[in-house]
Amino acid sequence: MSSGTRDRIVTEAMRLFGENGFAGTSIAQIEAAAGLTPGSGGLYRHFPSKEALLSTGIRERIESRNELLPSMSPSSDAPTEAVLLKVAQLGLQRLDDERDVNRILVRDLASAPELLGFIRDAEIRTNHQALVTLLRALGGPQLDAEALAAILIDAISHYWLLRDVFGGEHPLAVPQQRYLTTLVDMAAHLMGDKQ
Amino acid sequence: MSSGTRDRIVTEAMRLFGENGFAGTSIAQIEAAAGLTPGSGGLYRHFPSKEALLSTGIRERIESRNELLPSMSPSSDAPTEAVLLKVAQLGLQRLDDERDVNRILVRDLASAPELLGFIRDAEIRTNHQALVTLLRALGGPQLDAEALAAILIDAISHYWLLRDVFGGEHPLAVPQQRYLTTLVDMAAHLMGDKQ
DNA sequence: TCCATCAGTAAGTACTTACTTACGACGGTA
DNA sequence: TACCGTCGTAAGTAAGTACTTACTGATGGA
Repeated sequence: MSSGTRDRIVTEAMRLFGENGFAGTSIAQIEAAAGLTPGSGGLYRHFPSKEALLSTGIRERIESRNELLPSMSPSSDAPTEAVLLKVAQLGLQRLDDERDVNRILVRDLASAPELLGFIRDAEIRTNHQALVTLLRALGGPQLDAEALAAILIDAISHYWLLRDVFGGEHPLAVPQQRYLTTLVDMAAHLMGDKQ
Repeated sequence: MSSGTRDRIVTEAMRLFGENGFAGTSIAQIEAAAGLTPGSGGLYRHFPSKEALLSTGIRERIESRNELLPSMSPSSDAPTEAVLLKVAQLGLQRLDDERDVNRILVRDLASAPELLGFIRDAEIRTNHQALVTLLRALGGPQLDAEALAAILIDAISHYWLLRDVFGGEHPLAVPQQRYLTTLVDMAAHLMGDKQ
């Protein structure tokens, strides 16, 4: 079965791109990691170029993932703080699960407009819209849910990113629980006020 | 004078590292940009290696910069929201001014522990500590100023980073003014409550 | 049994990489 | 004039780059 090799190539390529960057990963490295002979162009039986491999890897990873907020409404009788804390923890989890895609996004895609557009529409705006809907259900009509949702996403994403870049610990050394609690507290205060 | 050439090398190297990444920039490119003959090893009259050049560039940029919050206390009679908004705008300005260093940090330093430590101590924690001091002066003693300062820094940094990666516009398309106003509003609400 | 297709390899393409060596032009000092 | 260290260049090194070409063995359908 050839699709086994193809999938191994994609998996190992995404891991290597995430660890060493796109320019820092060679075709030979990917071949070796996928069980092919490094330097033989075996990879090109499955992909026409290094760029095409990157594009395929990113699209497959993002398309094969489920909704971040599948059905948050059933537990909407819980207090706002508890709901938001759960969402924040889910977001951090998701960032961890797609570590490689997230690293590649900030490192290597600044000059790949098609991939940027795909990620923006298929992942970033989708998650944002789901959070906006949730915030509107919990807060009053005066609330700027779009801005608040963006702030929550950005704060959590950058907390994750810095922790990742600095090898496991956020450079400001604020524990995750204190960080998330304070963030959720801020949001709840704002929402309570615009009720 | 040779130090002219040396400084040109550092300047152009930091620009190219920021634009194309460390692995994506060649010694020949840097030499050409600095006015040397590309491919002649003229760069090596001034730096022993590509890594040493990167290290020197980052350290010089960070050491030669002034305080982000020089003396915010004099205008402490202004309302909290106005002070925080000014600080947020200053932060965005600083991120723009040191665009190259910021890009290099998230793209290429994950496996350069000494540089990470230097940036953390000389830049990130310094700014955080200054903001913590300001927040403590404005808010009550019950406030978790360290967590709040980290959240404000992270939100603003990620807003800047995504706007940079996506070529000028934040993928969530929230205008800067609305974003900052909402962020400052959240902080002020929390601080007012813990007064 | 024949035969076409597929997946992988060996070997090589032309080119780029970081870095080195030998040398000449230069300015200051003796 | 003789000398010295500095700065840049020409020309190279060995290794690595993405990708190609020609081939081999296995597979599966007619």
